[in-house]
Amino acid sequence: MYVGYVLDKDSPVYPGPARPASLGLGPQAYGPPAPPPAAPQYPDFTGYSHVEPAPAPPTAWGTPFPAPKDDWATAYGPGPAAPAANPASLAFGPPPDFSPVPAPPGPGPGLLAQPLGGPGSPSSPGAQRRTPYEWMRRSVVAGGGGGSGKTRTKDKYRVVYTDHQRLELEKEFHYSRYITIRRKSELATNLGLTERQVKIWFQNRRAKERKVNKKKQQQQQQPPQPPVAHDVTPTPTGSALGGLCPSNTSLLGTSSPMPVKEEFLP
DNA sequence: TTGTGTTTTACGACCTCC
DNA sequence: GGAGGTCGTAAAACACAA
Repeated sequence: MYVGYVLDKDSPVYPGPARPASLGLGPQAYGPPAPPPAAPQYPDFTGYSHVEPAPAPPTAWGTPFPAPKDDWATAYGPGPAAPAANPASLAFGPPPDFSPVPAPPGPGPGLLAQPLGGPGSPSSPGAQRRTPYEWMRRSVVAGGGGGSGKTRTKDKYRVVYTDHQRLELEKEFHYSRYITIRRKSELATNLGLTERQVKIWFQNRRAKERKVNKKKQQQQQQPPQPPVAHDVTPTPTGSALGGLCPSNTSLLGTSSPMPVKEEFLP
């Protein structure tokens, strides 16, 4: 546990695939260079469409990031520099291997309407939504907000991250469930978030994954065998690694180079 | 339009490690 | 003691049915 310490030493918890260069952050930060994967690096992200406001400039994500929260500004300094300030060095934007299709002009069978298992096969059992990637369809925030991303009231209760911010975070999460301090800093800078936000996003993301896996596990246990002790998965409180990533035992034992989130599996 | 359920940010409490 | 982990929860944002 406390992988952060381990990860910080550049020893990924999830050995195997090297970080895809497509993350757009350059290989220099990831230790040993990685051979380019032959397969799509994010097969389960094929449905993602980076929907941007049509006239968005190619820099950043079309809109400025929300200003750092006030409390963050006080607690964490002035906040990250605006990504647009140095777009070249940030090199963010749809990664080369990530080929978004232009957003359809109107509602209709969007790109995301193509679930992983093919049309009409939701990847998540409980998913009522039209697409498992429903969040990708959301407009970045009304009000043209174009982008402040800040939604709301009470002075700022929470912001809605942009699609691209989410995408990059998801990609990073795909690479590793636990982000290193260095990567957190890079990601925060590149995405215009605070490190705290990145950290919390990962925490929430892991929680989400645990929740999904728990649900799946319950569903699997239901039909055939009632309470037979078939503990295929390590108990969350069991071994350290099991506790760390109870849902990704495959990561530890599979030959698959790229951990694929189970929730996205067909 | 409204009610309801789900997802997404964000935080606090508590724990462990260095 | 600080940082970061999980767990639980609050509340906004959102989707969808009635």
